[in-house]
Amino acid sequence: MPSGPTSRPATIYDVAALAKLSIATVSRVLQGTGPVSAKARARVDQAAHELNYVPLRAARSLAVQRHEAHGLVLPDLAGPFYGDLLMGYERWAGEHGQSVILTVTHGNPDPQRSLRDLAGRVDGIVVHGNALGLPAVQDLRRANVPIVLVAHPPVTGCDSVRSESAASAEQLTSRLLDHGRENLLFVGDPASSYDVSERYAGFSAALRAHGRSVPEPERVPLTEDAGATFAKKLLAATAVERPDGLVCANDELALALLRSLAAGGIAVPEDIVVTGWDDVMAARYVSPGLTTVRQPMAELGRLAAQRLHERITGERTRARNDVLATQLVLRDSCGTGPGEARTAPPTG
Amino acid sequence: MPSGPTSRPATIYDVAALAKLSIATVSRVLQGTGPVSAKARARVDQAAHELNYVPLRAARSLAVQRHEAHGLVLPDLAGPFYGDLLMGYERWAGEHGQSVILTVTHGNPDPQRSLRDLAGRVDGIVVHGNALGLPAVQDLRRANVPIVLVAHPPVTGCDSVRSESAASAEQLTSRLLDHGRENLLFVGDPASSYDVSERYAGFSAALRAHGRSVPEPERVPLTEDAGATFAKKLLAATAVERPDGLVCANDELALALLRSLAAGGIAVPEDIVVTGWDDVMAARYVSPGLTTVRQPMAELGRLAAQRLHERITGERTRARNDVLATQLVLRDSCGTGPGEARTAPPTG
DNA sequence: GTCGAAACTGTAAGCGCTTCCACTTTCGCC
DNA sequence: GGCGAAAGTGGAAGCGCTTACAGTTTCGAC
Repeated sequence: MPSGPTSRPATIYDVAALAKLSIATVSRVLQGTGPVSAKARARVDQAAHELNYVPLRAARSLAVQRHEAHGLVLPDLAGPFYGDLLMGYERWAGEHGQSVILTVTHGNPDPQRSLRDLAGRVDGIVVHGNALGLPAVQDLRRANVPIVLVAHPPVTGCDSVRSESAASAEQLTSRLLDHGRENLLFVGDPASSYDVSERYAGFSAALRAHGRSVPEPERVPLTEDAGATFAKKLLAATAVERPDGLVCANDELALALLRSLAAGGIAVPEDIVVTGWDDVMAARYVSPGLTTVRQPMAELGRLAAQRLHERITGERTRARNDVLATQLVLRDSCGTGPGEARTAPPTG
Repeated sequence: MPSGPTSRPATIYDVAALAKLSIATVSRVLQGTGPVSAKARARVDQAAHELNYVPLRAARSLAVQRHEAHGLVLPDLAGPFYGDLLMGYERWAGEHGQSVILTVTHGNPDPQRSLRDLAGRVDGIVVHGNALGLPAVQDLRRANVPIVLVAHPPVTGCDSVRSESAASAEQLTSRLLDHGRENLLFVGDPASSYDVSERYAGFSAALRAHGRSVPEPERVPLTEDAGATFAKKLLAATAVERPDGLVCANDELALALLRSLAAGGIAVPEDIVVTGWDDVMAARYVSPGLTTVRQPMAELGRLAAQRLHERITGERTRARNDVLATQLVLRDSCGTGPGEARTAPPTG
């Protein structure tokens, strides 16, 4: 008779009793370890099914000293990037029998506490650079928690995975300069994340390589609102003061600018060229199409999971810093005609 | 002296020894339960910090018979919806001290196994309708696992949360009919999810209410590719055969159609009106703007988390079926002028 | 049949934490 | 100063599982 709704859930003892075997044998059957007779196997399976037995993972974790779970700390889940990252991560984890426990820091009332709790539940943690400060990361390292950093500046002795930013930004900027743009501006606050600072670095490098002076970045948040606000400012300026090209830190910013400028009577790409970053879906539906840079987010997640697992199992002890190639997606908003180009992956 | 890199992580015994107190007192300090002297508290805090002590969650879970974790089963993470849902969920969970363990079924090599493993790690599970078949859900219920269904047809005795679909679809369709459209078509396979079937039901209801016959839905997947393919088919047909309005099951489909039709020389909304569902970012950047229906995804996640928690704690035993209101977002693609309207929330 | 090895099964000792209970100390008040 | 209550502390059991070890069968070969 199946356990009624009020009875406590079945334990391995209940299964053993019903199968008239010891809990040791039940465990061996369920885990597929050790030698078991076919008869015993059948009886256990039958009993387990009959009792709707669900092994309590905490007990196993305690006994085997392993959680078989990864922690993933993200700043946010807005936009498609983190979703894709998570997707790639979860996929890898699922294929390798690891659970994924997610923690989002943005808006979290007590990230410290959440993090410690997380650390006690998993075998290792992947941290996105925008999610946690360095102190929190060092704290974890001190507690000997295996860690992999994503989109985070390199930390000595710590694994990291990120996508290439500076070279792509430089290539993109050079292209604009080569096509006659004279007065470029970087839109987005480099302080908002490591990736953005790298993009600004690439932007700067291109300008310097062309013998230009490097303007200060327009330090605004990476949001549509900020883009619209900044567009107003541009529209209020005279044509002479206005830049003739905007390299934006992400697509939200670029899309909002694109639209607001057009609404204000400024032609894109004729008067001003605009580029973004991330290649969100809207980038290919807006017109003119938004030139942007695509990051392999799912692959980033996948790789992070793999690196963490290597670290947890101890099959690798030397730290690795992987850098994945991005892809420049040329569309009409940059005025240099459509086409595509791959950036060379730096030697990791 | 802090534990070296090779030593096993500190346990509560190590902390107790260092603080010269019993593990009972250490536990009380750490959990903030029971009376403890200020002196003891200080010594424990000091020792814990010195040893970088991270409590092993599995041991606590075993002792208190609670995981303080929720399982979340999603079909996928593509598109912004699931990300938003997850966001809302995680937020609520974080605020209430619950961890979130994520499982994605699409592409999972062994969903059954993943699900059972998940069930052993959490206090309850939220399942998205597209993620799991009814048998799997019933399996969990039999094992007495608290469950909340999201975007799933009602199951007796089971909590559920979804957003309203039929009424919005009916309202949207009526509007098109009222503005003179004669030959509407529903694009997207109702079998692909409960929500889509509800949208088709609303579409059908509107047609019947206007005394029209209800055409079979165009049973295609809810993807951009499918939209583009179907557009080709429409372009190949004569103007007479062609519908003059397309109610699409989601925005991807609608956007791809919008663009492909325009490229093929068919004017939207003049020749054909097009509507989507979800209000993705691209819907407001494409031109003409895409008329669509917005679902409160974050709120859906939040509410699901809350309902599950109520179930877990036992503060509610009667099943609830919540239905959240959606919002019709009128843009130019439907040819009836911009504006907005809220659908009335059905009585839950 | 007998014997040794191999196959199978059971006993029991933990894993690290919480918490009941009993015990000691402190304290307010008569 | 003595007394009862309250505050603080520690001992030890137990949460449900894995697994080392020992014990029991089974079985093939002599």
